[in-house]
Amino acid sequence: MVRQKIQIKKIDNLTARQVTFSKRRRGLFKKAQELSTLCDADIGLIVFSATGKLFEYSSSSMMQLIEKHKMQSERDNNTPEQLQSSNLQSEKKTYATLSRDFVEKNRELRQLHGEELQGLGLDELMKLEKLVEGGISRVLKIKGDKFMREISSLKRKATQLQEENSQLKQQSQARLNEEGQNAIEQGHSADSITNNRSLVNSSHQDCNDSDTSLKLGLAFPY
Amino acid sequence: MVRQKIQIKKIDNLTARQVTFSKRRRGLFKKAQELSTLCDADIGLIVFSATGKLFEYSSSSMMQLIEKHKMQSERDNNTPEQLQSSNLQSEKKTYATLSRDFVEKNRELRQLHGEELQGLGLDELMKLEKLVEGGISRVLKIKGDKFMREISSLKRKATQLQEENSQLKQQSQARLNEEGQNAIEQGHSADSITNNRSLVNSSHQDCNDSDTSLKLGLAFPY
DNA sequence: AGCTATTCATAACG
DNA sequence: TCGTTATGAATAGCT
Repeated sequence: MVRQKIQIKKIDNLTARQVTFSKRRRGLFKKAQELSTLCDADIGLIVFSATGKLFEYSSSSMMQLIEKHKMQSERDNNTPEQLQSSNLQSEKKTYATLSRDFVEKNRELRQLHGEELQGLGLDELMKLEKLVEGGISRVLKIKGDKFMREISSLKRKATQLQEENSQLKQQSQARLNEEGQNAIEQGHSADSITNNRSLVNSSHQDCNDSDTSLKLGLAFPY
Repeated sequence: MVRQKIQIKKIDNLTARQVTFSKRRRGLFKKAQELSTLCDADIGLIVFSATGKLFEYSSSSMMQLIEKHKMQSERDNNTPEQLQSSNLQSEKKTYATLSRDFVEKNRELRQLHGEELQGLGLDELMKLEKLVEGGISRVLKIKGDKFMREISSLKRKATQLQEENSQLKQQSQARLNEEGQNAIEQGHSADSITNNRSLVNSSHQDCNDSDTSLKLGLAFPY
């Protein structure tokens, strides 16, 4: 039983890894629950095993927590850029910057890779590999998040537009019907008020929608 | 310093609670990271303090993880379909597929990286490195392409919808104006006419603003 | 799954 | 918040 201080790196032996996964996972969940109880924190924990199996814990509701998290991070992400300047160029610049960062980071990475390896020892090689790996994962993470955000945003936009579209169509239809009625009944002002109101509302909403969709449409040059 | 076994219940003393929160949170994050490394698990941890401050950790990308989690739980409990057009549903599916592919490929990559390097010679190491490098760039390329295609497609859709919307809006507008004139000519209640016109005008103004200056300030809710 | 010898985390305090 | 230390908790290695 000569227990040793283990290194934090992937456990090679499959069974040992599974056992450790099971034990530590339980420990982790317990600690998460304790923290939530002791300090009145709202905690969500999602664990996918290497085989893809899902384990999760949350002190309240995972869905609510995720929504809360999404709002938080969107606020964090949007606010600084939004305040910085409120025109299209800034958005363009954001994505241009992203692209440039990418290229730059990739180049750095390549350079890192390109160093002469011949003179290095195994240890040094492995250190280098760790370094490179870290760099890559950082870049990938940032890139993935950005893409995801972009896509989420676009999807939201599309949904909004879609909804609004059908609303407008409905109104159009309603208006047509009403007109037919008016022709017969000679119209009442109350009717027209109601209709105008709803149209005003929807067109106002449309302005918001068009803003974002236009902006997003230009975010990336085709 | 007579440390006692503490009870797992909310700590009364505020400062003690804050201190404990800080310490245990760090511990929890550390353990989460260790588990992810040791057992090649994909882990996401979200912690909201009692005061609403957000702390998070994720072994890859929180966003991807949440997407993965969403898919997983959707598979478990039959999803009650939300109101979405068939158009958007197909997009959703594409998106889900994309996400899954992405996660999977990342895992493959990690596994490739995780091979034991200790026993290899310099030459073999370099070959491996080349291999990994090639694998990464392939994955990156495919991933990037997919994302770009996805985004382009969504943008096209948004533009289309946008145009359709504008047309519908114009029609409504024209229709409204027409009706207003009719109302005047037919000598109906002056109040309702005035009201209608001002409402229409202001909303029209809004739309013009947004069209010309893009009114980016409203793109995101404050 | 259990069982310890160890390492690790952390409560209490400065 | 940070550091220290005594102590309780978690867990690596075995069975």
